[in-house]
Order: sequence, then structure tokens, then C-alpha cells
Amino acid sequence: MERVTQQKLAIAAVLEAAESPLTPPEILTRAAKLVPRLGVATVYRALRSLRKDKKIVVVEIPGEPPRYETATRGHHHHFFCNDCRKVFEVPECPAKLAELAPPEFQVQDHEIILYGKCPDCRTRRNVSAAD
Amino acid sequence: MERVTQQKLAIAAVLEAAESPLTPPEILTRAAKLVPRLGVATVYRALRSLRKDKKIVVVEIPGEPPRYETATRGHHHHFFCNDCRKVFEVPECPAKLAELAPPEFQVQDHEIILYGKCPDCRTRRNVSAAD
DNA sequence: GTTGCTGCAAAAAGTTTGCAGGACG
DNA sequence: CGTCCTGCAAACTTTTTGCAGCAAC
Repeated sequence: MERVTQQKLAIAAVLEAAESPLTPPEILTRAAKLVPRLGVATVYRALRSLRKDKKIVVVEIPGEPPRYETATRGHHHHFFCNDCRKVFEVPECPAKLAELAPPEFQVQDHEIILYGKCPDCRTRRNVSAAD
Repeated sequence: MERVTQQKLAIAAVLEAAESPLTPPEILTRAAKLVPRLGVATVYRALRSLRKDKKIVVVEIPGEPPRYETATRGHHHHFFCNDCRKVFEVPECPAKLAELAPPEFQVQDHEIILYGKCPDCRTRRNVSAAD
């Protein structure tokens, strides 16, 4: 039913190669190098299709546009740098999160976002302020 | 500088009285009962102003429109019911969250969202399935 | 009496949809 | 070769902005 097209392959490849989650415009720009006449609509349609197949996941940071990343990296969370506004992966995951909710609630999943300064931005600040 | 207007008062009152975070259209509908000729633009402008004053906070659940709630409830997190799509408060907050990130990262804040079934939806399911 | 705030409408920004032609199987 | 997918443009949705009049201080 679902066809394997150059566009979907290109978009999946772009996300696979990405160092961090990408926004639709970023995906369009990068994938257009592989499929020149690529349009926005196709990007959105491909993202929906890939998401339905559980090949990618959405990363939503409050106040930020939705970003997409491959599902091949497994369960993890994200760190958002308040300075450079980049998204980083956080591999750790606390086990007891479900206990946060009152017992009448049935917890099936969770999402954690950490905010702060990434190593680069922290160093930059330290260097200019300290030495 | 910032003026105290009927519109802002009405919107703040609506959020104060709300049982859960509200979307801009919901806020407009409720506040319009207090200030009849209220428009969307004013709601958005008031929300930005109240947010700047730290009187309210945004609650963003992936795939859901932004919601707003009063800041008077202090630090807490949210539970999103996958069935009825309502948002609930979670008072607990794990202390050691900052340790999740690699040590080079400076964690300043965090956000947790739990997903699952709220008591009502869980009961409904249990009743029809079990007894 | 100033000047910021409001309501309305128009504009932006982001995402979806309709349609004719092209690529996949 | 049929039909799903694509590219383009138009439609939608959500949020922002411009402007004349009004209300807060």
C-alpha cells in the first residue's frame, strides 16, 4: 500500500544523519539537496507517514516549532539550551516517574525536558566572565 | 506603565477560576461573558502581558494547542489523559532530575508530562471490562 | 489630557488539501 | 498500466500587527 518513494527515502535519510531533531523547514532544505523539486507539502505528508510507521518521533519543546528525529535511537529525553536554542539528547531516564501521579491515575508514558546551558554556551560564558 | 484593564482582569479571573489549563479560544469564550466585546487579539496580548509578569504559565502538551494556567499554583507538572484529552495537575516532583543530564550541561529548569488514563477514564474502562 | 490598550480587520506563520501529472509496483 | 504520490497553489488555523477610538492614570 505505502509506496517507497525518493522523497520519503531522502527525508528519512536526512533525519537519520541529523545530529539533533530538525524542524520541517530544516528537513526541506536538507532533503531538497537530494530531491531538488521537493515541496513543503510533501515533507509534511512524508513526516506524517513516517510517524505512522513509528520510524520517527516528534520532539515538541514549549515555545519552539515541532522537531522530528529518527525512532532508531530508542527511549530518551531532551535538553534544550536556553542560549543557542539547540536540542540535545539525554540518555538517562528515571525509573520511578509513574509514582509521581496519584495512584488513581494510570501512567502509560512520560516526557521529560531539561532546560539550561549546553556545554558550549556554558564554556563561552565562563571563559568571557572568568579568565 | 502596564495598565490594569477590565480585559486583563477578566482573563486573569477566568484562569484563576479554571479547573484545568485553558486554550486561547476557551479563555476568549469565558472572558467574553465578563467583557462582551472582547476580541482574540486582546486575549493573546493579555496572555503575553500576564506571562511576562509571571502571573500565568504556558502548558504545552505535544500535539495539543497551548494552554494557560495561573502561576499561583506553584511548581508542578501535568498529566494528560489519552482518552478524554484533559490535563491534570501532578503535585509531586522528583528532586534529582538535574542529574539526568551529562555533567557538562548546566540544568536550570525542567518539565515533566505524564500520559495515561485519568481516574474517570480508567474507571469507565474497568467497569465495562471487569465486573 | 496623555498614552497605552482595545476591537476590528488584515497580515503572517505554519500546516493541510485539491488537483493534474508523474513515479512506483 | 492502475493508483498512490508529488509539486504547486490555494485554503485553513493559529497568532501577530496596524490603526482609529477609548479608557486608565
